[in-house]
Order: sequence, then C-alpha cells, then structure tokens
Amino acid sequence: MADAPRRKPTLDEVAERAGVSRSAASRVLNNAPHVRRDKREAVQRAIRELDYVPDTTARALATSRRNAAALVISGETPSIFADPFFARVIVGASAALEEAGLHLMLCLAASDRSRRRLEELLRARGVDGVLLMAVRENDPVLHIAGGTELPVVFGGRPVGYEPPWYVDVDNVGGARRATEHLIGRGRSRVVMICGPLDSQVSRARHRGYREAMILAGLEPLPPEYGTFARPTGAAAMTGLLERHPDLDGVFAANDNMAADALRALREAGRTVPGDVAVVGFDDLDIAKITEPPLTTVHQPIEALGREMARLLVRLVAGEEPSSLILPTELVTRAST
Amino acid sequence: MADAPRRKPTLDEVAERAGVSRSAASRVLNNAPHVRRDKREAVQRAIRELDYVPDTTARALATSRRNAAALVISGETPSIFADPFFARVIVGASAALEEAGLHLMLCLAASDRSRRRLEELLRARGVDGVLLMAVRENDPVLHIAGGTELPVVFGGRPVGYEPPWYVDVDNVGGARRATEHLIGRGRSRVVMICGPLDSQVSRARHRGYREAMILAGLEPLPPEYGTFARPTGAAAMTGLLERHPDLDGVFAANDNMAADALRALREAGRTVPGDVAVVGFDDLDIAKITEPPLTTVHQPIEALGREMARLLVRLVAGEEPSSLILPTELVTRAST
DNA sequence: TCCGGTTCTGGGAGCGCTTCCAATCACACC
DNA sequence: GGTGTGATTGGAAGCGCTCCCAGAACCGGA
Repeated sequence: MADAPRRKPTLDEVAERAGVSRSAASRVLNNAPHVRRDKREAVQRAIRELDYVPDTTARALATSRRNAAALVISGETPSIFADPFFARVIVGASAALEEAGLHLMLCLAASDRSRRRLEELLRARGVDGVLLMAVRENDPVLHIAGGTELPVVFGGRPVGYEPPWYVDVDNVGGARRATEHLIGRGRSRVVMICGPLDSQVSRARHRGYREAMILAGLEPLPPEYGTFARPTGAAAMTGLLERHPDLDGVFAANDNMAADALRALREAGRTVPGDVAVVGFDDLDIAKITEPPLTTVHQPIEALGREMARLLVRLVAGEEPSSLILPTELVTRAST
Repeated sequence: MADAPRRKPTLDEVAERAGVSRSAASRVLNNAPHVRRDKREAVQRAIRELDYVPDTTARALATSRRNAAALVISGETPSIFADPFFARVIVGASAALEEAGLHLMLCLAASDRSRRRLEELLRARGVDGVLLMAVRENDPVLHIAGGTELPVVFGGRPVGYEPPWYVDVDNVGGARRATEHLIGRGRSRVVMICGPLDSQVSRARHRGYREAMILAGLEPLPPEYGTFARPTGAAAMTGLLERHPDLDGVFAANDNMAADALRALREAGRTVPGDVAVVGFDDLDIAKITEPPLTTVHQPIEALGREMARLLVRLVAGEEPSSLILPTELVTRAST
C-alpha cells in the first residue's frame, strides 16, 4: 500500500511508472489488444502500486459515454413515489444497469423546476439514456422525452401516446383472469373499482374486466373510480354498495384500493368471501396482511425494472431491441 | 427556433456567432464579471439562437465538480429498500439537492458487487459527496465511507461508529414519550417489541422505553425482537403474550411490527385498546389503516432526507456545518 | 540477407469547458 | 498630452482520458 497520495494519480503517472506511453497504458486499462505481455503486466503493476482508478469524467468526455441512465418518475412525488411499486422497479432497474456498468440517476419529475432540470440533464448529455415511469396523459414530461435524441424506454404506456420503446405488464390479461376467477367462483354481480381515467393501467385493467364479463355473458357494470391511493378505495366501495346492494364480487384495480374495499365491506356488515369475493391487482405486501388475505394479480415488478434497463442498455449499444409485455399471474388467497 | 442541428453546438460556436472569444462566452455562461454589457447580450442571444446547453461532463472535468451526490442505501435491497421510509427520505433529499443544483445518483449497496461499484464511483470522483443510509454494525460500506476523501453524511448513526457528520431522528425521546403515553393511559405492564440489536435505531428506541419505565418507577421488561419487517411483529407479540399474559401495553419499535402485533393480539382474543394499548413508531401510512388506527411516533422523514442533503451541500461548499438531530412527535390514535 | 505482413508503440490531436495571465482599453485627473 | 487605475479581452494552458496514425519492431519465408 502506497502512503496516502495527496492527489489522485493520473494515467500519465501510471504510464511513466510502468515505463510506457500513456497510449499503451490506456490500452491496458481498456484491455485492448496491441500491448506486449511484459508491458501489460508492468502497467497493471503500476496501477496496483499507485492504487489508480481512472477518472469517470475524463473518460466520459473522451468517449462521450456517460455510463449513467436517468430513471425518471413523473407525477406528484409524495403520493406517487411512496408507492412501494417504484422501489421494486428501481431495485430491478438498478440491478440490470449495474450489470451493464451504468449508474442510476434518479429524477423525480414532479415540479416544473425538476422537469426543467431533467431537460437540461438530457440536453447537456448528463446521461446515456432514460427510463421513464408513471407518465400520464398529456404529461409535460412527454415533451421532454420527445425533445431528446437520447434513447427513452417507457415503463407502461401513457394514455394517448404510443412510446417507441416500452416495457409493460399484461394488465388486460391479468384483469381478465381476475374477473374470470370471480365468475368461476360463482359470482355474477361483479363490480369494479377502477383507477383514474387518465391512466393507461386503469384503462387496461378495466378493459380486461369488461372482456371477461362479456365473454361470460354477463353485463359489465359501470365502475366506481378511485385514485389508486389508500383512502379512495373505501369511498368507491361504499358507492358501489349503494348502487348495487346485491353485488357479490369486486375487482379492484390495485391492492391498496382492494384493501380499502375489504375494510368498507366489513364496516358495511358484509363478509368476505362469504357475501362478497374480492380480487386486487399488484400483489404487494399488503395483499398478504389484509383481513382476509387478498386474492390478487401478481405482476413482475422487479422484472419490469430489469427489462426496462436491459432494453435501454441495448438501445444505448446501438441495437434495435423491441418492446416487451410481461405476463401477470393470478394468486389465490382467502378473499375469494 | 433554429432547424434541428445535427450536432450539439459548443461554446466555441456560441462565441464565434457572438463575435467574442470563448473566454468571454464562458464568463457570460457563469455570469462572471468583466464582460461589457453589449457583448454579454450578444452572447446571450447566440446561446438562445443556437439553443446551446453547456456540456455537463466537460464542465465537470474542467472544474472538478460533478454536481451530483450519491445516495447510498445499504442493507439487503428487496426487504430494506421496499420500506416506504426510504422513498420519503429520497423525496426530501432530492428536493434539497435540486435546490443546490446537484443530481442524485442512487446506489443500492446490497451485494459485494454493488459495493465495489460504489467504491469505484467514489474513487473515480463520479460524485461530489455521499448520503449514506441504513448502515449497520460492521457494515462493509463503512469501510468504503472511511476510505474516501469525499464528504459523507450519514442518515442515522450505525452501532459502533460515530459518523463525522450525520442527521438523525430523536429516537430516544420519541420512544420515551411513547412509553410515557402508555403509562399515562394507566398501563403498567408495558412490554416492547424491539428491532434487531445491530441497529442503532432499535437500541435508541429501546433505551427510550427503558428510561420512561424507570422514570415512572416501573420495571422495564426484556423485549422480544423482530426484524422491523412485516411478518416478524406477530411472532414477537405471541412470545410476549406467553411470557407476560397480563401485559396491558405494547410499544413496538416500528409501525410494521405494531400492525403485526395488532393482528396477533386480535387473534389471541385481546381487544385494543381495551385489554392492551399499542403504540408504534414511524407514522407510516399503514398506521392510519390498521384496525384500530395506530398511535405512533411521527418522525420527519422527508426532513431527514432534506437536512442530510443540505448538510452535504454545505460540506461540498467547504463550510463546516454540524450534525443534526430532528425532533419526533407522538400522534395519538385509537390504539391507546 | 531481404521482404511483406503483422503486431507494437508513442506522439499528438482532440473531447468541451474553465481559468490564469498578459495585454489592451476606457476614462478621469493632473 | 501624459499617466494611473481598474475594467475588459482573448490566447493558451490545462482537466484526464481516448484513439487515430505513422513509424518501429518483429517474424517467418524466400
């Protein structure tokens, strides 16, 4: 171990110490060919002795690759981002980016100011590409995404915009299976608690519900709407109970609202699954601890992040990968 | 609007268009003095016309400031990071960093590989400083933090290590008030569900519990331990019920375990708060939706992130700020 | 020994910006 | 008209690395 160097060693010093040119040292660093074995080893020794680490920034400037991707989460931060969903997407994306040697810049694009900063980050070439989550209809972030020449991978598809590259989850199929499952349990007056209308996820899950109902020869009932957030499922459930006192099945567009619905049902004196069977969507941790535990549609959240990142990595590498829709799976628990 | 330029304009082009030297243009960019008014305006016009944005990387290389901070979350990612706690810290940190013009690199330092990457990021001067969260006793990440010359701000204080700079939450005080509250509600056989022993947070909360008990002339009972994670609170509660069938108050070291405890109590046929009063810690969303809603200790989570970031910003600026302990506050709900 | 073809090698020109510095200017005052 | 002060100005030297390229070194075969 060398004694603490005051200044970081540079590649020049490595080269000098190894008795080679900087070019040769650089070649060794990037293990490129055309370096004789003994020189290569000399350089490697020098690197070790000087405890040398190449400067990211200088490298980035010379190669014009930043080795970083921005993960942008649009929408109001406190409410949106606190959803553990994003944590898990980040875990997946982070792992996949790491494999490819990219760092992750997290950008919460909620305010105008943060969006402006994001735009600058992209225009200033601070990252090699963008992962974009939670984009809504007419989201101002779309303008930024459209304005950059950097590759952008969407997580999900916003309403009113077909992204060039995206990874999505099979919401329609999942919702269809959820509803079919309710019907299979003998329920015929199945209602839905839907998410906000400007969300593609909501719409897709609603579509799945309708498809299943129609396919079974039942009439899809108009849904009640929540915001996906915690307290809104209860109001929706109450509304549904008023409109359809005889309902016997509920498909909620996510677990949070389903958990609320369970509570509202209990408060209304209905038993679950005796009187009413309930299915959620997401398979978050909460689904396991509701009373009763929630039948729900599992979606591969980490995989979503992972595949987004992989797609981006391939785009950055100049390949032409194609978008992806990941499968969902029904998980049966005590609520049905 | 100029027609889409194939290549990003550089400062040289701006200077040329404005009819000044690159130095002058640079001065305008950084609004430094010593540029005559008309030239300054000419440069600004050129910037606008060319739609110029300075390249972050080149700037970083020249100034050796990266305008980025790493937010490192240690510990096993799936379980740890999914805790909404971190999401909120990130929101706070992100906002404060944004104010200071810094970007946020998120590093999940769970595996050896990710830690190695982190170490390289720091040594390669990929960031200006580090925010470090969820560090445990003998955490390998401590070695990395110690080995860098970059400023590091800790969130909380790990067991066995007093960080040079940290922002922490008043866990001892909060736990004391929680326990005093239980005692004030007439409970005298108050037990505690503790977190893992290698966590400073656990220890501090346990200490607060002990202090309050002793101060009230009661005997602190040996706690049962959980991991802070969801399913472990129930087992702990069951254990406590076996050891102290006559218990009438429970202080759980976090809301997750408190929620579990509520469930376990209900299953054991105890009423809350009739038979047993329960207090949690954190004031997460879950505290509002448990049955009954949970009295808990509110901690300013966003503020934690924000103050960590502010501390770091000042360190990066070469100031000598001092560490901080943020106050906590008891929130009374139906469980007591 | 000479030759064509490889494989090495290091010089040098960038990447796009900041910043030091010497030189120039502007202006007021004597 | 000369001089001094302080505000401008642009040239040039970096920041630390990559990569092109011309030339050197090496190799086996003729």
